[in-house]
Amino acid sequence: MELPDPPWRTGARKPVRQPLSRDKIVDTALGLLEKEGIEALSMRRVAQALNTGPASLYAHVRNRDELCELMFDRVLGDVELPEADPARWRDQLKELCFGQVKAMIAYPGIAAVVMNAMIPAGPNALRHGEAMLAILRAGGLSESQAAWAFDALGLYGKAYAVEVTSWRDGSQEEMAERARQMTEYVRSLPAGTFPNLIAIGPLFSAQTAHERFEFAIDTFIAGLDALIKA
Amino acid sequence: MELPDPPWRTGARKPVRQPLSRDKIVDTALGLLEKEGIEALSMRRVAQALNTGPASLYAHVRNRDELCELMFDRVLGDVELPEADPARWRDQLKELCFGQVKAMIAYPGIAAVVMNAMIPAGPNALRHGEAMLAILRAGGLSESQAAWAFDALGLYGKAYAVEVTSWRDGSQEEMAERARQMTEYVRSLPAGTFPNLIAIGPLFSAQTAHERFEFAIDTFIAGLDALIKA
DNA sequence: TCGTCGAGTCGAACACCGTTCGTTATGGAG
DNA sequence: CTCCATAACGAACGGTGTTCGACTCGACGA
Repeated sequence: MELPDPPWRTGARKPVRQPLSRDKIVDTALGLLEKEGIEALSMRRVAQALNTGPASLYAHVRNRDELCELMFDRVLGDVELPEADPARWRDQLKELCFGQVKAMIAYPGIAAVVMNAMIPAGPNALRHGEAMLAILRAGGLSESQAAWAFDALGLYGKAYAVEVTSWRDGSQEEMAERARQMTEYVRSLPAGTFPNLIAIGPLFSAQTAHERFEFAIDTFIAGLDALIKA
Repeated sequence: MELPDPPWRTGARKPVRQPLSRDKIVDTALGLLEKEGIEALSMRRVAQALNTGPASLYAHVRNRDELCELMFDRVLGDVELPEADPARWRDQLKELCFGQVKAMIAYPGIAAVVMNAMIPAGPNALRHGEAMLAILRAGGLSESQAAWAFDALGLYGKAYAVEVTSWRDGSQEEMAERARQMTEYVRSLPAGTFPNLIAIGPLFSAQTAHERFEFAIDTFIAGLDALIKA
């Protein structure tokens, strides 16, 4: 006959320590970001998802910023990098920009987080830098021109990803409401106060996002072209 | 002969409640931002600077985000807006972009904060929007072209302001160290791994910031030009 | 085999955050 | 003078990133 467990026995031993790893942490954090957005990206939430405490993460990542950088670099790894071809530099540049932005958009908030980070310096970030510079150089830009173009495209791409992501996520209703109020307000002013804003207001929506991005990249490439031909 | 105050006397009465106002809060917050940067921009710090508690701020601003928006709009008020002139649209556009960025740079962190905000909709933001659109339209762009150009320039300007600000503030040593490590790392790799990164690495510094910005704006304007002539 | 060491895991606690709730104070209107 | 609405305020809530110190575990050397 089995006796019931005596009360001084504390029950099942705590399960064996779960070994963590940097990859595991990054994976988990990216999963959270993808599913729940930037608000879910706290050390506690990540740790919780890994069935541990936030302090455990610090054995593998220096701090939250480093976690974000690692995540960003992982995200960049999803992008295919073209081999620079002088005959196709325009398309390749465009392709690369589109790829970067697409990858960022897949993870709401990553662009915003990385915007404030240090120079991206992970392996994939370096590859991206090299690939873009190679394309720009293949197109005939000087070293400094390529460097500045690289900087501008990177900045704009991230900013655009931030914008698109904010149009898309949970605050969409809020943004629509703000847009509506703005329209109302602007229209309520004396005629002729903001005629251009009134005219273009309806053009801005999540549906025109890609068009905006493409326009910007095409325009910039046209400008680089003019530079090369001068 | 004056007697010392007896211990049951509690000293000076608590000063009369200080009336706050939205302007006062915004002024104080901007002062903090200018002097100490984004880390100082908490409701508690602002309230402290006003000799009150954070709860008092909520009678005047809805939340921290609204405070940031109000601050941004104030900052935009520092910029002179040109009256669109078709003969000078290029210079005017440049001038406006420069003005916006200059204003943002004066307040470390404002660009980053506003990057994540809703559509800027304060009075000055609206004036800016109208002014830029008017210039773009004066240059001969269609409505949608002007709208997209406006969007791109706004995004890039903010992103650039974030970049410049981060090169400038307290984390400068950190960034220099990161750049140094990167250079070291990249050079340590087999020759030919990242030749372009190695070549352009030394070009990036706080000293070349304005050049980068000017290049980007000039290039974009050249692209718009090509569009108009087509 | 045993003991030591270094690295990883973990809980508690620190210092901070934005915001809400309920109370108090104040000024203006009747 | 009284009442009411609004602003100011303290306490507290629920959260954040991070550190500190204790504990665990596996590898290595004696």
